[in-house]
Amino acid sequence: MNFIEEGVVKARDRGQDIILRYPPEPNGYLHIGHAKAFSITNSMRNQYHGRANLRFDDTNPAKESMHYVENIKRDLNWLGIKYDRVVFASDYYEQLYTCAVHLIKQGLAYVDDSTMDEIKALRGELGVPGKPSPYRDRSVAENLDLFARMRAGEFPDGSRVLRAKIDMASPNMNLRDPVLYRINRQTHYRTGNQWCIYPMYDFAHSLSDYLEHISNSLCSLEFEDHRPLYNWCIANCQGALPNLPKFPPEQYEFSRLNIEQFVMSKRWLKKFVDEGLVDGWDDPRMPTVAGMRRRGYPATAIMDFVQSTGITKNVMTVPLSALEFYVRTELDKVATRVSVVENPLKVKIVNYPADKTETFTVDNNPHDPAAGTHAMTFSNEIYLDGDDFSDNPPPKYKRLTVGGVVQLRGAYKIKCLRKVGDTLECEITDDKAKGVVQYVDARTGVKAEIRSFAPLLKAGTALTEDNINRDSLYRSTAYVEKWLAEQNNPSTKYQFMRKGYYVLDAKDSLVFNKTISLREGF
RNA sequence: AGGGGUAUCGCCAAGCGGUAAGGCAAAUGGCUCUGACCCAUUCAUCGUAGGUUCGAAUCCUGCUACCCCUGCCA
Repeated sequence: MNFIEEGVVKARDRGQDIILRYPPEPNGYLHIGHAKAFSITNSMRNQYHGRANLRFDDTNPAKESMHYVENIKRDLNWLGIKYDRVVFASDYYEQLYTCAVHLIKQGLAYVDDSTMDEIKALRGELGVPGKPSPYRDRSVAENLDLFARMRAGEFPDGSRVLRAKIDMASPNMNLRDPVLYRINRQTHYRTGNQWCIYPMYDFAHSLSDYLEHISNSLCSLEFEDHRPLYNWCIANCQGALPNLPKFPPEQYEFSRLNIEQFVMSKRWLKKFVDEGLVDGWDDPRMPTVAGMRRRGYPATAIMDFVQSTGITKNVMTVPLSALEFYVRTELDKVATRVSVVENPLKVKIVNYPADKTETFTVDNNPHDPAAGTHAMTFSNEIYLDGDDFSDNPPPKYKRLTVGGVVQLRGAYKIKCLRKVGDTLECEITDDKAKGVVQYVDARTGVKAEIRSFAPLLKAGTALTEDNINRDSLYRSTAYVEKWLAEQNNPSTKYQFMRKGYYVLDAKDSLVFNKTISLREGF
């Protein structure tokens, strides 16, 4: 049992209902890091028969929109993350305002007329205590009046803020009179122009949890320093509103998921999108849930993966191979197999009649007979993939060499007699084959475009056109079975024989997105 | 007067005083009309220095390293 679960058990044993929450801000798409965080909450909800609210933390109208709300819901549903209610921080603006007034009346909050720079200057630095604002000791009456007028729109944006009166000398910067409300005339995607003051995260989040009777508030490590403020807001707003729960919510923090070569910062992902370096939030190179979906990663694979990573406070960076393991395992169960050659190498079968063709039947998925079969054409002219032949084979090479024998998948064994120019001359044989190789009939195979995806750059790398690998979303020509061309089901997963996994791009019926390779360099 | 966290195999991670689980990766071998899958085997004395104890990854002390915090973002 990990510390998160212990917290849930503790709440349960003290008689609380287990109520959790997923708190995305609708300012972008969900990425796999969110999937990990939310899966922890999801599994606690399921395991302890609790409830979970999907709460959009929408307190910064400049960045948020309904478009994001909808896509976050869609991704959550696709992943199978369950929630019982959909709520919005913006539903609580009135109650939050009441709580702020409650703090002012207790002398625990004040209106500050300082500029942003003045506030910053007085806040002090790490290891250096801050100094009180000249406005810190205003009377309750004056604060009440000023705050009401802030709400009424009497003051320009940024001219005043409401601050908590805590401790300007606290070693915890979050406690040096944090801003609770700012004036910001932005049209909110839900409340429109009804408000010109908006609550800050710490104030809104803690009290939203409290209002919703949240038992355990699970979040990531960077909020550890915020916990004292979280608790301060709740403790000082007891009695501010009716029907507040007996037990306050408790915040628990765990470490975030990092994956090698993945940028997991929403700010950067947004930058990629805004600057057109990627197609959009669902670009297959993006570590977003939508991008991975388009890339052909099954939802179950993503969930299995995030659950396989630990729930600890350790800084973690998981290798991409760990994610791929789950994708591969899942796709291996469900993927339809099909033959593809990416770099066609022409083969002539010298002892096969030029005017003859045959049709062979091949399983769509050897692990699943119910997946059916498909037909493959064979004639005296076929293509092999360039990687399946070597003039200079390394030790233990199992594919074709001059003089060697391989099994053509579903068809004959062939022996390579010689290489003439760019063409291999082979004959059908009964000799023992070294390995199995895929092929495509040269006359009926069809060309298709293949896209290869480059992983995103490593976190912390400077953003340039070069290192985002825009051009590595390259296209090459491949020959696939004609059968595949006849399929027009964008939702189907395909496994190209021994070349890796691919998924049909819904945008273009003959563009294939290479997702992962079964083996590096193969 | 800085504070808050974290340190167990290349990467995740169990372990909570009784003699280091498991997964990924890697390697070797077997099987195979996917070099896949599957099967078998191999792979750590626990950041460091001391201390307590019959016995410590687990307790104590001192070091060291790394992460987070100085938005009117969340």
